[in-house]
Amino acid sequence: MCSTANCVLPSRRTFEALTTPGRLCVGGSMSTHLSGARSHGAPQDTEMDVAWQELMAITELQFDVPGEAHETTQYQSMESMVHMGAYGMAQSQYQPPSPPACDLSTANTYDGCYSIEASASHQLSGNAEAMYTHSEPQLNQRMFPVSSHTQPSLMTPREDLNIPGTSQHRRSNAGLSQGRHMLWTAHGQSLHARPADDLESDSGLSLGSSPPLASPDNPVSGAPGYQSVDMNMTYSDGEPESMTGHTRGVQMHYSMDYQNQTHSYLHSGAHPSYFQTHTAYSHSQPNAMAPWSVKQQSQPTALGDYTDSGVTSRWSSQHNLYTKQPGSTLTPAPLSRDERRAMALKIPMPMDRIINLPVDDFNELLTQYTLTDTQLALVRDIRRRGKNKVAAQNCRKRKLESIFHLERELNQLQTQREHLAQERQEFKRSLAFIKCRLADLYTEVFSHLRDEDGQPYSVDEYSLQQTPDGKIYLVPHTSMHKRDNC
DNA sequence: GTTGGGTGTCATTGC
DNA sequence: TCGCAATGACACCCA
Repeated sequence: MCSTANCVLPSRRTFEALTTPGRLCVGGSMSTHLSGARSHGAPQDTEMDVAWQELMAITELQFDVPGEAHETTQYQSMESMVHMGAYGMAQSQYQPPSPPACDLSTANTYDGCYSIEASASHQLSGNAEAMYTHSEPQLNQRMFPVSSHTQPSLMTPREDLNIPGTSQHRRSNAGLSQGRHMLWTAHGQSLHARPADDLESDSGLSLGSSPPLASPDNPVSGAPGYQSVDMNMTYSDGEPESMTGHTRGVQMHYSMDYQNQTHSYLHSGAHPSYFQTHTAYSHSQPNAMAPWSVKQQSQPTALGDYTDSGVTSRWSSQHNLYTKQPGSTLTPAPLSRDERRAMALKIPMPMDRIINLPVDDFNELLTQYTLTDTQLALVRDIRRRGKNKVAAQNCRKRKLESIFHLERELNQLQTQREHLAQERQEFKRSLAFIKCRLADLYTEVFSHLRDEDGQPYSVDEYSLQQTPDGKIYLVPHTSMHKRDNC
């Protein structure tokens, strides 16, 4: 036992901890440490407006597709969720005692080395990016029945579209597809049947941007041949049924580029001569690349399921250009409203070029034809709508991707939260054990301390404090309180 | 008949 | 000023 007289100091007592249990030397240095509704633009002339709407209301130019059936396949190919295994709390060397019994036998295993390595590997952004395998629903390629057999177009192309000229060449460079070909029989028969209602429900009017178009009753601007569009059919709002029977027997020829196009209806470089039997499977150059086009290349298109590798899921169940009827082969989807408008006004140029050509090429294309104001307005509307259609598709796709990413991030955060909660519980258990262990050590130390009278110090009256220099002091609680109060 | 998803279209905005 | 992409809103169709 330490014999130093000043074992107990009035306010603070320095002692030297003995390395040997039971011997504390007060006053020396301690060698053992305890711690370690929309509004449409400008007002229109009423009469013109009516005429325009009449033309635009070709929605009623409907063809029946009896028994039309659709295959439904939803938006495809979300990437599988990223494994969360990368995240996790690195388990410490310390094994959390169960339960913190604070007995010395268990404490021996503690060995003063308590290290928990909290994982910082919160990999919110997984390695694998969600990749959509669908490709961009591009514009379809479809031909218009501007056949010269039955009714030569009043518009004379100044230059053959197929001539490898500047426009055509630049179009190719622009990556415009000339993929899907909807061909017409040499007899100019109708292309395909159409469901009772139109594909698009909106009127499609662009009253604010387009001059009034001709209507059957009001052939303004010399819109030619509204009632006598080729294909041996007369477009009449009042006779949609007349088309039904007629179109059922129509022989259709298709050449398709299923990969690239979805909604353009005229083949690039369409020309009357092109309305010949043409069934070659076209693998055209990729379409003009949109910002998302990298993914779009492999995206199932609204055209249908066909890819080089075979049948894939459909992009849409509703607006397929090909629909499968029970017990029958694929049936071409109905024409869009713009297609029918273009047919009605005998727009002589392919829709995909109308929509996809660069501005300069588009303007050059327009110069190649003598178009009426009505036709010009329609062409520009077709271009605007076609581009906006693609933009809307991209926009929706991005929205879905955003939702998908947010959901994935939410899942990751929830997983992370669970890990952190588990980690917290382990820390709490460890802390309880450490406290218990400290209490044991405290008791043990105090059991060896004696004052000058040989009496043990009370744990309730004294506490041990260590200074930064490693010295251990026995401090009475009263002085501690005074110091704390100071 | 209702509902939700898909789609086309228009208007608007910003680049 | 023009062209265009992006997007909200709306209407419509369909399962």
